[in-house]
Amino acid sequence: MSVTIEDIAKEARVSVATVSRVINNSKAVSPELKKRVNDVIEKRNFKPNSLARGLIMKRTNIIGIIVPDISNPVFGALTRGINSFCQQKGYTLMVCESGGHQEKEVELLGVLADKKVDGVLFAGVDVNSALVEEMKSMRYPIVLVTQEASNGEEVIHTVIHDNVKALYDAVSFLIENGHQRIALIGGPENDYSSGQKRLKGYKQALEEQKIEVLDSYIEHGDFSFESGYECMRKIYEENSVLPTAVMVCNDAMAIGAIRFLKTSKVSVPADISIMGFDDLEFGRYFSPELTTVRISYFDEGLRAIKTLFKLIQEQSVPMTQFIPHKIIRRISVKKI
Amino acid sequence: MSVTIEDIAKEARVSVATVSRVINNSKAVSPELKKRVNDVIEKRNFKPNSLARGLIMKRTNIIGIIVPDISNPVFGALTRGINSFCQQKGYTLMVCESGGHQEKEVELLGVLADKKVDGVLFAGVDVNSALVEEMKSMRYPIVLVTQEASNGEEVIHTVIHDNVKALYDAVSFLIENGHQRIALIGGPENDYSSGQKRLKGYKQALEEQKIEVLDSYIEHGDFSFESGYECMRKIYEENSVLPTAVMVCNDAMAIGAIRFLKTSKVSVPADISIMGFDDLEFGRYFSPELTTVRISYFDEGLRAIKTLFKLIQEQSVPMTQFIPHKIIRRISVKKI
DNA sequence: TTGTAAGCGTTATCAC
DNA sequence: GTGATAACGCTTACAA
Repeated sequence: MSVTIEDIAKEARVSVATVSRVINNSKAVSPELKKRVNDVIEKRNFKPNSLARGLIMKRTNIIGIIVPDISNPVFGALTRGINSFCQQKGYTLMVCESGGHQEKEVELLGVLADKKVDGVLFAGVDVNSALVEEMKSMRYPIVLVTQEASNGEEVIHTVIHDNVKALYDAVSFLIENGHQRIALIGGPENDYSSGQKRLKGYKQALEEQKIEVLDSYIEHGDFSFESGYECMRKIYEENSVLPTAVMVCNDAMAIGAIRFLKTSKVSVPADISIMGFDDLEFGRYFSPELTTVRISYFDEGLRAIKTLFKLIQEQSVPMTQFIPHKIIRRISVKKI
Repeated sequence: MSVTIEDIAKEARVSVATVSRVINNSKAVSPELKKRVNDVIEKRNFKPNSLARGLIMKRTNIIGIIVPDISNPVFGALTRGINSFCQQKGYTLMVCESGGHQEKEVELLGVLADKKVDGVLFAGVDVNSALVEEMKSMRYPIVLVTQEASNGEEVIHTVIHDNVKALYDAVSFLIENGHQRIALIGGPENDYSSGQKRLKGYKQALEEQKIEVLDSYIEHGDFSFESGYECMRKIYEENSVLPTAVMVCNDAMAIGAIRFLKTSKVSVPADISIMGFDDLEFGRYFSPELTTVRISYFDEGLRAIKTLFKLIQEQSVPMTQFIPHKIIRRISVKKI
């Protein structure tokens, strides 16, 4: 078996309480004993059992995170941001994947409760009332990241980029560049923050400029390359008057859309401009280089975990925090 | 506080032992009591404390994984494969990032020991003797995935794709397509499996066909887009006779290399063919569509976690297992 | 300052 | 079949 605090106590000829005090610096211990204990600890390479410790302290130094899919670069970057802070603070990260299914999300919330995590970061698709209730019933703090609750109530702390504003800015940018016929390839309709909110920003920008919003210019994909291709095809085939620009709600779909246009001998950006969202690394190496909206998911994760730590320490934090976005001008959008 | 086994016992008017038996199905309990206990458990929504359980059972149902960078799609896919199996088996995954630094890797091995994980999956860069020793000293089973130990000893179980053979096959494919002047953009020289082994496969294929291996045709990148660009630039500038094909050791660098060639008005594949490695999704949407070597990292992760489970259950498994690779023919390689 | 002993919430070993 | 009770390895009153 592993070496225990008792072994250390015996070998250092002190009580287990003293060893514990030395480990935790919890109470004064005479320098002499302290050294004796530390020497033995070093020598035997003793590490306190974190289960026993967690059992009594009700703190495990484990943070849970729930994401739809860890192989998605967006959630990868998010997780990396989170992990960077956790490691520095001596915490470890338990990663759970929900596939974006609400049932699974609820289940995972329970799994993490079982594991006695100190807090949870939650990235989902649609945080509706049922899910919010579920979250409120958990006895660990939760921070929503990447999306807000869809019931309009601000009861769970949230770190997010402003999707409405981001799309508004992006579409306004297209308008400033002379575009009037602007189509949208958006996210799933049931995706509150990345679907509905972005759609809202798109409409806002158009309406503000008195540009008509055309249903035939709006398609909903699922953020995959394939769906970008498919949505672009529909817009292309179902409109006799083509848009001069397409706002695509993530880079992967933007690449898919461009792929379709290339196949159809439509030149980007000469004939149609394409704007993406996220600013994944490959967009810079794509041809044409992708104009996009940069979201730093690393920073978003970082802010979220910092917020969670404050919550764990029972400090007060604003209910909602926004991460800035930035228009990245490259080649795929042309001024007309 | 949370409801405990004792609360359940009281409410069901039985002993804690009986409740425990019901929970674990460990010993026969009369149907009558069983029902009474289960009803109370249901009603109070009781979940046994996994820390207390872990403390006594010496099993936590937690698996650790150490990867260089979780935002790298390769490790993302790997992790997803692992997680898919873990979830199904009621295990959770603790994800640690090493940045590929050996010191950090050793530290994380210790962190996971602290957390009493039941086993660890390790994806690193150079698993040398020191690291192997460290691993052997851990009291949980470890499976190397994505790379083998670099000291030649097969003492840690390993799940990997055959890098030598994969490169051999890829370069042979180029040769079959008429290429003789084949350059290589490889991985870091200190990366045993993905660097040295792939280089070896490249050389083997050339030598077998009596094609001279030219130093000026070999560059080492770090698997990033940028380094692919940079390596391609060097090859382009430092050779008066250009290669007709470049074997690039991952897709990201391949895209970077193509980017450089485009910038230099060299057409791919008309002037130079480019072959990638990994088969990340975007390669299919890139233009020209990327010819590459497909590795299913999802499957690799899956096989690795299955192996680890066998080890945990003390079943015997082969020391090294190979995951198949496959040449994916697309546009970026031309027959000449 | 130090030690003794009572938990923390389980499982497992005994008796009955 | 069922129930006390002793672990598991630690922290923390409470005493000394």
